[in-house]
Amino acid sequence: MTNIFTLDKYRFPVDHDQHYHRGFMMNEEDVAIIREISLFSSMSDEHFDQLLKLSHLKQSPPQVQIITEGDPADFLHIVLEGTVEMFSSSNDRDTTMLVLRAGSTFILAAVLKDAVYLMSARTLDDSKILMIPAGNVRKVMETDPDFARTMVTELTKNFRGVIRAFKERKLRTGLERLANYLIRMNEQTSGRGQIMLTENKRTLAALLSVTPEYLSRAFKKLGEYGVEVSGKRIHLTDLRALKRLAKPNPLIDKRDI
Amino acid sequence: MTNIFTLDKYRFPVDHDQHYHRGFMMNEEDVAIIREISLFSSMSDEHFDQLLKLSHLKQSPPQVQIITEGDPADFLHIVLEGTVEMFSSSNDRDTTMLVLRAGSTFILAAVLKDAVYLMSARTLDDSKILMIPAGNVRKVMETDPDFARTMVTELTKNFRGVIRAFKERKLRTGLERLANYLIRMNEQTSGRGQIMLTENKRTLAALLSVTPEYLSRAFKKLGEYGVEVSGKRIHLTDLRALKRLAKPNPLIDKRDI
DNA sequence: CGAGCCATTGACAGAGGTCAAGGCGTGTGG
DNA sequence: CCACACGCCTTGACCTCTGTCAATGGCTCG
Repeated sequence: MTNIFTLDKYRFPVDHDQHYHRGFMMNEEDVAIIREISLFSSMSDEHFDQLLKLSHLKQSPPQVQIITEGDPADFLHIVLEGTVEMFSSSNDRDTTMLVLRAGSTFILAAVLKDAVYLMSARTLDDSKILMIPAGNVRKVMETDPDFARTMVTELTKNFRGVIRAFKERKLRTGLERLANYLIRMNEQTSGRGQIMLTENKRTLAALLSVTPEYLSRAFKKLGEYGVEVSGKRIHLTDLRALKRLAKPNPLIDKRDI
Repeated sequence: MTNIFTLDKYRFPVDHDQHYHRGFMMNEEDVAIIREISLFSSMSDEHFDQLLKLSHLKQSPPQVQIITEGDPADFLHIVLEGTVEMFSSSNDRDTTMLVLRAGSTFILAAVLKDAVYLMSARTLDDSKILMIPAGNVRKVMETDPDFARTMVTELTKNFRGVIRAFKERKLRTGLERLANYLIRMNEQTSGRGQIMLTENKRTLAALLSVTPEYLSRAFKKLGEYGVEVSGKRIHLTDLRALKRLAKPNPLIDKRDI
């Protein structure tokens, strides 16, 4: 199938702060990849076209701030690669709200409401982010009920994700959050107790919403529950004991119900 | 204007647990009031009719549990009168997530996703709650784009409400949350520092997500910032000092941006 | 080999919960 | 009209979770 998209439609007009990120025109390969994302895969070429007009890709190294709370929501953001931390500040405190991976959209609610961002975002890894002008999203939603449904589904998913994060923060201690994280990792890799951490411990600490120091102590404490740590390699030698501590709960841990 | 609705359409078929609440048929007056809620005021009679079919009103005294997390989302709930606390439990802890007043919908996300509730709800005051079968909501959304938009707006609003609550919990201490609450109350009543608490302190504690004991101590501590308490009557004698402590932040405190 | 980042460890402090006891007000029954 | 009970709020003592600050150890990379 030939690619029907001419590249100049997807050029970003201005790259506001070149010091901190690089805005890219998309090449054919990028566009093809984006076309396949489930959010867009079922829409017509015409609407896809309309949506991506003046969209752009942002490629950022770690620790680059992408959006700032309080700014108007110009773009819908979609993480294509890497890791993005949603955080929030007030009264010179700073707290991680969520950590997002490839496939996640963020600040959809602000885009739909045409309001300001309530959270800031920064990269934690090298990341590639697709930015779609907020107006395009709203316009295509008006004319394409199917896309509107997709967006609502996405918003709903994000909503429930936030609820889950909120619950986990309020109902579990940092130690328990770590224990549950390890249990989830173990199930995903279906390994029999052998885990390789996919992120460095700083990122993991943010993900669990604790300080690196606290995380370090938590790992040590989990030694009492059969968790052996050496660098990024973790060995769970007593899953039963760990679960007794963690008390996993599908209403918090299962991401898709 | 004559009321076009015949009452028997709005009868609830089964009242599952009569011990804890009373399910009511709606009378003409109820229906008329509901018709005026902004969520429904602009829709056609036909769709309104379709929506409310088999809906019912639930009238509950304080401390009655209305929904339980993990149950399938059968009904969209709308608070018509009173106060509802959304809470969540795990591992025999129990935490307040949100407190809702008249006009709020809840568990819209679960209804749209046709999934289970992620939070439980209980009344804090005598409350009147409208329950609309989840299927009706989804059906009318399919055929009435305007209503669909209204629901999306509502979901968006709720989403941002949760983000705000989450932020407030993570970025402010209990003392600061109380201080900001008093400042907000003062602005709403536009009184010059004279506030009358609208809820008892137990409810207020839940709303601020602290224990009653903590709240009591927090009030005492606010004495240092010019807050004088006698029962439900509060006097703010040094708003400047209170604000210096509270550091109000529109991205947390303003409910409608 | 040194610079620097990351992780660990120790000492400490503060926020906020728990438990138990006591005070205050209000409504009901004698 | 008084007394008592019950619910709510307050107060004190205490403890745990978690953050902060500072020092150190280890690893990587130029």
